[in-house]
Amino acid sequence: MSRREEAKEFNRARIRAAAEEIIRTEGMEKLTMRRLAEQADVSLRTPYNLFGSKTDVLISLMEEAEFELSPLGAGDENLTIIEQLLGSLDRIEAFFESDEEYFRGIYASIMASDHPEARETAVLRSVGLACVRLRQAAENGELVPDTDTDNLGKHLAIQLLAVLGMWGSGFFSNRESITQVRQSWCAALLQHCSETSRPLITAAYRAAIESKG
Amino acid sequence: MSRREEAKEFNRARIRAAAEEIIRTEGMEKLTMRRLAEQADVSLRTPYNLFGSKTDVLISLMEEAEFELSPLGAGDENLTIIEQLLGSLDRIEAFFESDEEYFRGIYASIMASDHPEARETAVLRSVGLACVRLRQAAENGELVPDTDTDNLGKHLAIQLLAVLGMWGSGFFSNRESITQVRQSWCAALLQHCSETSRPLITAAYRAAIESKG
DNA sequence: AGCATTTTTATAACATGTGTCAATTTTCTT
DNA sequence: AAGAAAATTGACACATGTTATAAAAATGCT
Repeated sequence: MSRREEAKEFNRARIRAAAEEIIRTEGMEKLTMRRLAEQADVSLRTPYNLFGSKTDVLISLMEEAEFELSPLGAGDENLTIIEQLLGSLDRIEAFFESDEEYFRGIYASIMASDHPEARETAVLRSVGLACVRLRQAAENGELVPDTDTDNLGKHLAIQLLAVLGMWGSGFFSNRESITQVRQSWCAALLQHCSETSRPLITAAYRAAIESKG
Repeated sequence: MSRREEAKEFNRARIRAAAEEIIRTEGMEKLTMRRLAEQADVSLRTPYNLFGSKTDVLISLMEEAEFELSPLGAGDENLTIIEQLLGSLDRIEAFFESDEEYFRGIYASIMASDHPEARETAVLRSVGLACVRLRQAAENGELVPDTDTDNLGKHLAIQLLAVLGMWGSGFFSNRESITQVRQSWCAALLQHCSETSRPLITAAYRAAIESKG
């Protein structure tokens, strides 16, 4: 990395750190570009040069925290794909739980911005991940053979992102959001699962419903 | 209505009409409060006096168009409750379809605004409507007796609003959004329906999936 | 070292939603 | 008709995201 790129990366890091500091100590409302520039000790223009927009700064904060819905992609290999998928919701919940106010503020701000690319890339990425997982599940015999895995994957991903959108707007708690997703995922999967995986999903569905009371 | 109230109502109507005119002819981006005041031939302050905020003007436009998710509440009485519920999605779709660009712009703008009350009242209203309908369905024997209708109603309403939120952000077409909702509604209902209503819902689910191709 | 290129800075500006405040117009009450 | 109350207006102000412009600084290249 050239010295120029190094300096830019250093400044980017400084700006991210400043943004996080402001959000944590003063709250999201206080994160203005002028305040951010001051805290990061750069000029007002620099965040625009290095990120593009305020929304891009926030997206960068999310990425730094390694939140890319990547939990959808990984899991304990001893479990079935469907178990891993349902388990990924726990990981997403834990991620948000680890720092609820912070992430909710950022997420809400990104989603409310008029930069639709942000939402669009999130949708595409998670749809892609979900489709891959479902194809694997189908190959594993966890789904009925004629399942349209692309459709189902898309459906599941959309359920997730749609509910997360509402989570961001503050209407639901972490747990309640994830429970909603779990309920809809189970219901959808139950339409396409093979008999071997049905008991597991049924149990998860029941658990989701009961955890609401 | 006193003359004072009459005048206010007249001005409100004028402002709504001006807003609609601007949105239709110049697009949502051009709808600024200054432009609106000019078009309505009132002062910049008046829309604030009469509506409260820009978001409130937009909400008023939606209400004027009689979009309050009220389709959830009504339906052909010759049909079962579940048929009516599924049919209400057609009406919502038709409503948006009737003037897609116009309503999408307004909806997106309302949802993206930092007036969370807007989203909150929408959620509460539709949750309430859905719960009422499901209670009726349960009484009708369309659902299994031990169904938690409040939970299921809330779930359905959230599915609808969450997907509509994504619709507003432009990612889906009208049809695709409603199809997503239909798919998740059917899947959820199939977990709780009685045997008499099952064939109908199964058919609706199949239709939803196939209409995606 | 010296010149060219890229970045950052400083300062100002712009558009927008929203608020203030006094003056003015309209409506209500009597 | 006259005074009181309410609504509208106009001019201005403020905070914010964003952009423009030119000067200054840092870096790359020879």
